[in-house]
Amino acid sequence: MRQSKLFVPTLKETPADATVASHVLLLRAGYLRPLAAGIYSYLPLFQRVIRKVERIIREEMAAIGAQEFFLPALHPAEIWKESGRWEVMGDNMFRLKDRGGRDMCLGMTHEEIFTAIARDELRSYRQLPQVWYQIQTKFRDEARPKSGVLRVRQFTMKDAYSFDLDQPGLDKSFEDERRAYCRIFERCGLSYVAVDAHSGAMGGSASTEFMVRTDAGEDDVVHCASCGYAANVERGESRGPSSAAKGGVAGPTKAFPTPGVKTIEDLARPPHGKPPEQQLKTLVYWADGALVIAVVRGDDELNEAKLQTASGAQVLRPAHPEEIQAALGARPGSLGAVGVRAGEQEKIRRIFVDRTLAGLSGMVTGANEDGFHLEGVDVARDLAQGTLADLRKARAGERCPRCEAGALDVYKALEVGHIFKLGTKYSEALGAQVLDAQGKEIPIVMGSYGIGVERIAAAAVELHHDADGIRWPASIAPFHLSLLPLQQQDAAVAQAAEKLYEDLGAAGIEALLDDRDERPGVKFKDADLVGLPFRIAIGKKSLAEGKVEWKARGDAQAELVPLAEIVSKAKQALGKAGAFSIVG
RNA sequence: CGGGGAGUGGCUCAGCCUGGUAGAGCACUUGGUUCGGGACCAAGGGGUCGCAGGUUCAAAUCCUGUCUCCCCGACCA
Repeated sequence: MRQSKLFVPTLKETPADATVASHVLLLRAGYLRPLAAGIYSYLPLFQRVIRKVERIIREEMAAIGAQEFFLPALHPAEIWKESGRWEVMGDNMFRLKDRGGRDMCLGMTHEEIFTAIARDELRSYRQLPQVWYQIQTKFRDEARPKSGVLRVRQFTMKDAYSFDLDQPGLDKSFEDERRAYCRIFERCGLSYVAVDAHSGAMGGSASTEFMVRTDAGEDDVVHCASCGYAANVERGESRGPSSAAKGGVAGPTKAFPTPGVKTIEDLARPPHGKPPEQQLKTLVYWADGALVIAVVRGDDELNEAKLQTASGAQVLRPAHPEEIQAALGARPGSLGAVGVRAGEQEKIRRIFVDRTLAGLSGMVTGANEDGFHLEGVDVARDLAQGTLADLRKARAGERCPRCEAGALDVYKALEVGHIFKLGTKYSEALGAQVLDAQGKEIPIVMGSYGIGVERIAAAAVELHHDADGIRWPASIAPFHLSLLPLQQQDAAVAQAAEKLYEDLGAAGIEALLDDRDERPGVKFKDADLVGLPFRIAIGKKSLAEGKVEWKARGDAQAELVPLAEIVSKAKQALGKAGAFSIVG
């Protein structure tokens, strides 16, 4: 491609409202332009990157026998109502009505649609397993789009679905997919970690997320360097707080006045002086229409995902102050679970107590009367109606739940892929069944596997860039190398560049020929910004000696290479860098 | 949804407090000189100051409302 014909609107200055590296650089280097919050136009360079990522994905999907579909983005409400997710998805779903007033939505994911096809078409166990996928635009009305293309409202996803007869079949499909994901991320130049994850609104029994470590990410990963244990903090466990709980003196519970005390910190200060480790934090949640209580230690944070798992709730949110007041008779700040009855007929459905609290006594908690707290609380005695569960958020420095030695590290990461063992949740909801070998009708066992295409590209930029611009992995760079005639007006230079451009093309190398009549400095700057993995510069001085300059994007020094050898050198370097497709 | 910030030429921003006919740098056009790390000189083109009301002789500037964007949080396969 000739740069004079390619639309690459580079920016000298950093756009004011971009903060993360990938956002800044993709805008500056002429890959992206915003249309609205979380909605971007992909300019020619970005489109090429996306195509390359998709190609790698297609190759790896083909390698595990997956078949590509293309499904509608516009869905009728009925199918989402069948699975129950018309409600579950809430405000995150873009909804609209057609001219006849029928409810429609834009697809956020495609379990329902693929499952409907399976239901309508799959009849026999002989047709299984099937692995179906598509690469489609997804729509999610994110509450807060941010960080350029990292969190958006319209994006491209590869989503695959497996249909198996039984659990062992699903296990195999899941493992195939997991390995394909590893190859995809490796080929795209991403270092990543596969972690245990929370399944959230997807449901299902197990899920693994693929995370790229970067401060631009929005998830926290709990990781043990000793044994490799890794989990999303939503799921992450630990052997408990590093500071021991400070139980007070055992004895009967006793109320004491605490006027004005609203927080754990208030109660820790004089005149009360109850350290957070000795306090019980009581939180009330609304879970599928009922209220539940979660109790964690005063210095711990409740992990909502864990509460969701423990309670089995589909929809979970903090209860409103009015709801809390009506149920417990006090406002947040003076809440406690002691003496609260739980059950189907009660105002509180269930009480969950973090398992690290088991056996503690002499604790302090709210008295369910504004301005009063209780001391001398014995968890086993006074919270016996509660269910012990892992509820607390694991923290850095705590001991690894899996190995004896390790201490946990917590870091920011970006989710680039997520694979789920769905089981029969969707096949049962939508009635997707087949006859097994005994002629019995059984629900299909499903898995679902997603990859964010733009996120792969953006993650690559987050991981590979410097002060001058992007440093694309060769496999997904929009072109293989920049070809820079430094003096476009010099006939010898221009001709040599043209000849080399043709030779490179004939060798299967994608060169971006900067044939613009620009000064060398401009070409160097733009080339660094755009970030192709290699650069060939043709200057008149070295050309007179029959040489051109070769440089990898990250190298400090260029190397002079005889013109006759440059094509084979380029081919070799690109091959080594993984620029060429396996099947290509 | 809560908190904070910002909307002035394509981009980055000044002007607003203290109202008086809209500016700079970059980018763009033309001519000239340049030509190995975002050149220089000269001459140009381009802006309903987000939008709608209001106050005033007069509003980018003051007031009210509203929209949009960004950041933090809540939320989120």
